[in-house]
Amino acid sequence: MPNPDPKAARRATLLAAARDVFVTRGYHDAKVDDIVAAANVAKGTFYLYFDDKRSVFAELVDQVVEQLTGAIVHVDVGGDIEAQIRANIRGVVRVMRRDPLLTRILLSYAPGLDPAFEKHLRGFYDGLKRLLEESLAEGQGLGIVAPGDARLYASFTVGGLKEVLLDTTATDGDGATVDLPRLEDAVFRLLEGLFLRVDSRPQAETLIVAPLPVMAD
Amino acid sequence: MPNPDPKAARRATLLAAARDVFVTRGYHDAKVDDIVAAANVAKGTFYLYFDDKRSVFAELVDQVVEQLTGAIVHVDVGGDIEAQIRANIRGVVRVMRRDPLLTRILLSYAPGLDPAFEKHLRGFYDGLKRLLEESLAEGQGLGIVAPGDARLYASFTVGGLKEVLLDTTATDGDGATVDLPRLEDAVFRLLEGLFLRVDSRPQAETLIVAPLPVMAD
Amino acid sequence: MPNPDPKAARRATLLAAARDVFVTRGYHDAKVDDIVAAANVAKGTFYLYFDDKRSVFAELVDQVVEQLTGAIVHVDVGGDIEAQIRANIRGVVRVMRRDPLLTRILLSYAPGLDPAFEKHLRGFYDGLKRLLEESLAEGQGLGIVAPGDARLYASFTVGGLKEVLLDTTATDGDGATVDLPRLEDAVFRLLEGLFLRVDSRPQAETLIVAPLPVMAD
Amino acid sequence: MPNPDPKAARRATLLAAARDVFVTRGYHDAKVDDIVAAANVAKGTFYLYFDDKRSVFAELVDQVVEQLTGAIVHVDVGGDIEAQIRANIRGVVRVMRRDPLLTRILLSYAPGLDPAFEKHLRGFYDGLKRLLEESLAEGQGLGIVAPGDARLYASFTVGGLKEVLLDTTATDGDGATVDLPRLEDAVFRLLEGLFLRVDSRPQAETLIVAPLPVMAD
DNA sequence: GATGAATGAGCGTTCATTCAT
DNA sequence: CATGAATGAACGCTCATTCAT
Repeated sequence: MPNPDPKAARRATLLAAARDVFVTRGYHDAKVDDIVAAANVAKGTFYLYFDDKRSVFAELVDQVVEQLTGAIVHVDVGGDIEAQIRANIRGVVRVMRRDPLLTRILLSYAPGLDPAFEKHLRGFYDGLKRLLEESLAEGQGLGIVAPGDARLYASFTVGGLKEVLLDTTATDGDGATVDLPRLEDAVFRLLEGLFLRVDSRPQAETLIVAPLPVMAD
Repeated sequence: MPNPDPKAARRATLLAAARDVFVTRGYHDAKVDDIVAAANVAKGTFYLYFDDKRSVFAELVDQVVEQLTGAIVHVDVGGDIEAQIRANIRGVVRVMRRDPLLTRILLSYAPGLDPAFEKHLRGFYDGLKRLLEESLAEGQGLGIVAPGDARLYASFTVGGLKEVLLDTTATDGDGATVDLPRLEDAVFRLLEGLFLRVDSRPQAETLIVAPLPVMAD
Repeated sequence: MPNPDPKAARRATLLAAARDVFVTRGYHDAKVDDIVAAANVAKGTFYLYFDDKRSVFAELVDQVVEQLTGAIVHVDVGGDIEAQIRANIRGVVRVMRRDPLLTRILLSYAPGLDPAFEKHLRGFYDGLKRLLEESLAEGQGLGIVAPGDARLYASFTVGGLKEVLLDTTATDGDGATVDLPRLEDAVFRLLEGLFLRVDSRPQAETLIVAPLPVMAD
Repeated sequence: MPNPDPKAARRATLLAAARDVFVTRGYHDAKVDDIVAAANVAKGTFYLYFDDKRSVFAELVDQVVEQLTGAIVHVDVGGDIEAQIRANIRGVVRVMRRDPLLTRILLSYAPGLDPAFEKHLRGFYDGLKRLLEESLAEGQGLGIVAPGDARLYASFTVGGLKEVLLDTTATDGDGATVDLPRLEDAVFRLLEGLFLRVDSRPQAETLIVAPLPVMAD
C-alpha cells in the first residue's frame, strides 16, 4: 500500500496549495489556475474535491475557526481563573503557531472589503465577542472584572489581539513565529491591565467604563 | 458662473460616488459602472479624472489618512497629558463621524485579503503604531506610561480601537453613530487601564510586559 | 449622418450573424465566438446587445413566431373560405420565403432534443394547433370540415406542413426556395383532401375519424 | 452460469440507461455521468462498450430505425391493399408502443437543431419518404392513389404522422400510450382522405396536386 | 474486465480600459 | 471635455475521454 488514503492526500495537497495562494495573493487575486499549479494537478482535479473556489476558502476558514473554538474553554470561576485565562491564550497562540498561514487568513477578516465572506466570518467573531462579553459580565458580578461596558471590553480585546497576533506573524509565511510563553505572558498582562482584577482584592480606583449607547445622528 | 470650479465638482461627485459604492459593495464588487451610474456621468468621464479604479480607492483612503493624521497631535509632556490624549481621541472620533463611510473603508483594511492595497494601507498603520510606540516609550521614561513592550501596547491599542470603532459604525451607512463625549470617555478609560498612569503617582504594582521578540521556528 | 441608427444596425448585424450560425451549426455547436466572428465584432460587443447566448436564440425564434402569427388570420366563415385559407397558406409561405434561415430554426423545433427551448417553442406550436383545432371544430359545425377528431386533424396538418416546408427549404441556406403560388396550391389541395369540404355539398361518404383517447398502459 | 452473456447484459443495461437519460434530458443535457449513474457502472465501463457518447445515441436511433424498417412491408398491389396499409400502420404503432422512449428520440429528430445527427437520421427519413413516394407512384399508376406530387404526399404524410405520434406519447415517459386499434383506424382514415382511393372506384373529382419544383430565388 | 481519479481543451461571461465622435 | 460603444484578455467552471491500478 503506497498511501493510506490517496484521496485525502490529494485533498490535503489542494487545501494546502489553496491556503498558500490565498495568503500570498488574497482571495480575489488567487486564481484557480494558481492553486492547481501549486498543487501540481490539472484544473479539473480541483473541482473533483471542491465545489468551487469560494468553498475552498470557506473550508480553510472553518478549519481555523474550529481549531480556535476548540482551543477556547469557558472559564470556570470556581477554579484558578488566571490559569484558565492563560490556558485560553496559550491555546489560541498554539493554533496560530501550528498554521500561521491559515490563521492569517482568519485574522485578515475585514468587513466591507469583501461582502462575500462577511457573513461567514462575521459569525465567528460575533460569537467570540459574545462569549467574551458574557464571561466578562459574569466576572464583573464576581468582582474579578472591572466594571464597565463588557461589550466594549470584548470588542477592544478581540481587536487588540487580532492586531498583535497579526503583527507577530511574518507576512512572507516562511514560518517565523513568536516565543510562545512570552507571548502568552505579554497578552495576559495586557488583559490584566485592561479589565482583569484576578488578585481578588477589591480595588479603590476601579475603572468605570460606562455603557456605550449607539445613537442616531 | 455656475460653479467656482466645475472640474473640481465633477471630481468630488465621482469621489463621493466611489466612496458610497466601495463601502456598500466592497472593492472588488464595486464596478466602475456602479460608480459612474451613482455619479451620473458617462463611463469615459471616470477616466478623465482618475487613472484607474484602484487609484480612486487609494485617493479615498489617503483622504481619511490625512484627516486622521491631522487630527492626532504629538503629546507634549509639559502640558496636560490627559487633556491632550482626550483631544486626540476626540479628533479621531470626529473624523470618523464626519465621514463614517470613508472611515469604514480604512478600518476595514486587512492585510492578506487583498495585497493590492497592503502596501498602501500598511504604511498608514505602521506610521500610526510607530508614533504611538514612540509616545509610549517617551511616557515610560517619564513614568506616566506603564513599563512594558511599547510596540505591543501600540499594536494592541490600534487593533482594539479599530474593532471598537468598526463596531460603533452602522453597517448600512445611514449615519447611525455613537455619542461622541461618551465614546471619548470610554476609550480614554480603556487606555488608562491598559497603560496610562497619568495620575503621576508611582505605582507599586506596575505592569511589566516584557519585549516580545519575533523568533524563527 | 452616416447611419440612421447605428445601434439598431449593430444589433441587426449580430442577429443576422447569430441566425446564420444557429442555422448552420445548430444551437449547441454555435459558439458565441462564431457569432461575433461572423458579425465582425469583439466578443464583448455581443453582450452589449444581448443578455446571453440563449436570449439571442429566443429572440430569433420569437421573431418568426410573431411573423407567422401575424400572417395567420382567423377564418371568417361568412366570407370566402377557400380564399381565406389560401391567404393563410400564402402568408405562412411568404414569411418562410422572406427569411428561410429563420424559419428553418422554428421548423426544426423538436421536443426532447433540447429541453431548454422546449417550453419556448412548444408554446407556439400548441397555440397553432389549438387555433387550427378550434377552426376545424367550428367548420365541422358548419359542415365544411369533415367530421372526426379535430385535434388529430390539427396535429397531422401542422406536422405535415412542417415537413413539407422543411423539405422545400435548402439546407445550405443559399436561398433556394419554392415557387410560391404552386406551393400554395399544393398545400391547399392537400388540406382539401384531408378535411376540407368547402364545396359545401353534403358528402355521402364523409370521413369519420373517431376521437383518439389517450390511455394508460 | 449467472447470465448467458454477461457482457451483452452490461451493454443492454447501458443502452437502456442511455435511452432513459437521452429521452428525459435531451442529447446535450445528457451527461455520460448521468448514464453510468443510471446504469450503476463506473464511468470507464461506458467506454468499454461504446466508442463515445455520440455512438450510443446513434446506436439507439438505429435500433428504432431497424424495428420500424422491419415493421413496414412493401404493399403488394395484388393483395388486399387496405389490409396491408393497415398492417403497416399497426406495425409502426406497435414499435412505438414497445419502446415509446426510444421512438420519441427518433420522432424528435429535427434537422438544423443539431447537425451532428442530421446525416444519421436524415438517412432514415429520406429512405422512408422514398419508399412511400415509390409506393404512392405505383398506386397512382393503378388508380388507387390520387394523382399529384407523390413526393409531397410522402413528405406530408411522414411529417403528419411524426407529429401525431409525438402528440400521443406522454412527455414524462411513464408509458401512457394510445389505444392501438383506434389509432390505427384514425391514421388510416387520415391517409384515406389524403390520397388513398382504395375503394377502386374511379372518382370523378380526384385531387390533382401538381409536382412541386424547387427553384432558385 | 472494471474502476474512478485525473485530465485539459473549451466555452460563456465579465469588466476595466480605450477612443472615435 | 464628455460620451458610451467597443474591446479583448482573463477567469471560473464543465465534461467527454483516458489510463493506471
